[in-house]
Amino acid sequence: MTELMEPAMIVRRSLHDELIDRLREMIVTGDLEPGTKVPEQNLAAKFGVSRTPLREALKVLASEGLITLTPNKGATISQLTLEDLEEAFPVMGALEALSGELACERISDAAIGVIRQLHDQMIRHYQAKEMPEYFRCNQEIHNQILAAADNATLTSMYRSLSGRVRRARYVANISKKRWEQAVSEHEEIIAALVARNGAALSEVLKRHLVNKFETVKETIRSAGVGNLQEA
Amino acid sequence: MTELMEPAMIVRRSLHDELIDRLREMIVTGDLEPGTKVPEQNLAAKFGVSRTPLREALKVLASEGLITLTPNKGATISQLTLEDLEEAFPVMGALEALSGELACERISDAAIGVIRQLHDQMIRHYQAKEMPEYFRCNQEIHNQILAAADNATLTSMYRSLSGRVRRARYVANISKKRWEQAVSEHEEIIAALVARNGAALSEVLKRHLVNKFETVKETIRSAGVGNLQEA
DNA sequence: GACTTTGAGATTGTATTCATAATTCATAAT
DNA sequence: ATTATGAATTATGAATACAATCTCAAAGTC
Repeated sequence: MTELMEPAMIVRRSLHDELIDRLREMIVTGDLEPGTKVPEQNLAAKFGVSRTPLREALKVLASEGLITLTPNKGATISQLTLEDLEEAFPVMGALEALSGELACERISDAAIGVIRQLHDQMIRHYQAKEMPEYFRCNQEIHNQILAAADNATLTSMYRSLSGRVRRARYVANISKKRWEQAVSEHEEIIAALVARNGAALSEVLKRHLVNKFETVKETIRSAGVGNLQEA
Repeated sequence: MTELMEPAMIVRRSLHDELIDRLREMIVTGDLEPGTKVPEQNLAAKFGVSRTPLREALKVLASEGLITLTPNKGATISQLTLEDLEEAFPVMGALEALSGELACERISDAAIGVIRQLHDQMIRHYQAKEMPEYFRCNQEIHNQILAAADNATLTSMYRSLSGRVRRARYVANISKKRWEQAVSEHEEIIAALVARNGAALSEVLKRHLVNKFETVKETIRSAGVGNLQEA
């Protein structure tokens, strides 16, 4: 009897699910700018769907804080105020610290190896002054640590915050000095991870984030990033 | 010229908002038991609304993790597994620790006074062995600390987790010994708060939660609480 | 008798329609 | 000229209608 080739499962996501992801992506990447109104008909037409699934998606995004829903007046992309950032960062810090502790308890040698490779690669990008690639590695390292913590609740909460905050785009101009500091912090991160020293990793991750936040605030103050609205 | 009395703003909540709150309450309090299916028509009829706003509410609750939506198969009240609990508690711990630190930085003398009163009241309920009243005060103290931390992001994340976890009902039988321990921890909490010692408060809150969690797990193991499903 | 198959009924997913509130813009009044 | 008013338009909120999918039992097959 000939073996049937396993046909690729047809995955048909529901429209509202698809819409949630697409809209979230558009908001986080800045395709949809904060403050802009989101007329339902308009958007529904753009996506080629009816208003019903779109509205369902908007409700979810509103509960995530990415969209602001005003009764009878519709949806707008949430403004990210400086206060929002100042609120979000300590929470992110706490979560990241936790992820460090949990990761040290659970991470496998193989996973550490992967992170080390990413780290080395990141360092090379640093030396070559390749910012975007550097940031990609950077992001991926933090993702790997989060993954090693192996806690879905933690991951989803961190992701949610991270998504909200990422809308503040500050990456363009990072000072040379700050970059050095960040790299040095990353050396500490690797060291703590290899030593499986949860307390140390937790501490340095938190410090890393605080410094990052300082940079963001500085950038915002000087550049007056459009995405941000002074509170 | 006579001063016009400020007329109360007319607030008309949308149905989906109302439904979100009502359903969340029903789930958290256990009115809707985990695992039960939630046929849309049925539920919509019960609330006297159409399926449209109900579906919007279900999507939001699903994103909060209280409901599980399976494509084309509908909604069920999420099961809370032991693993879910084990995941949620460290995250709650981290958030609670943060709330302690922030609270110590910001709390006013007046707010400390309120908490102290609640604490004293709680102790009286403890001595009178009035469990429900004790728990109410207990809950309120933690709420007040959270409020003092004055961080909306933190509050909403904590509330979300707390809501999920609260579905594990374990309060019925708490051991005398554990109750003593909890009260003693609460004495420490008050002391740290009065001293505005963030590190100490943070530490004791975390420990408090760990112990609470141990009790929950113990209860579950012995009683096999219906709400919980062994993973 | 056990296992598919199939189709009616029920349920969910999406579109459309209707109702109601908000906005706009022209007009009138000060 | 500026503000206030109100009808027309537009957008949102909710209900209904239709389409796609699933469930489950009855019939059929081996």
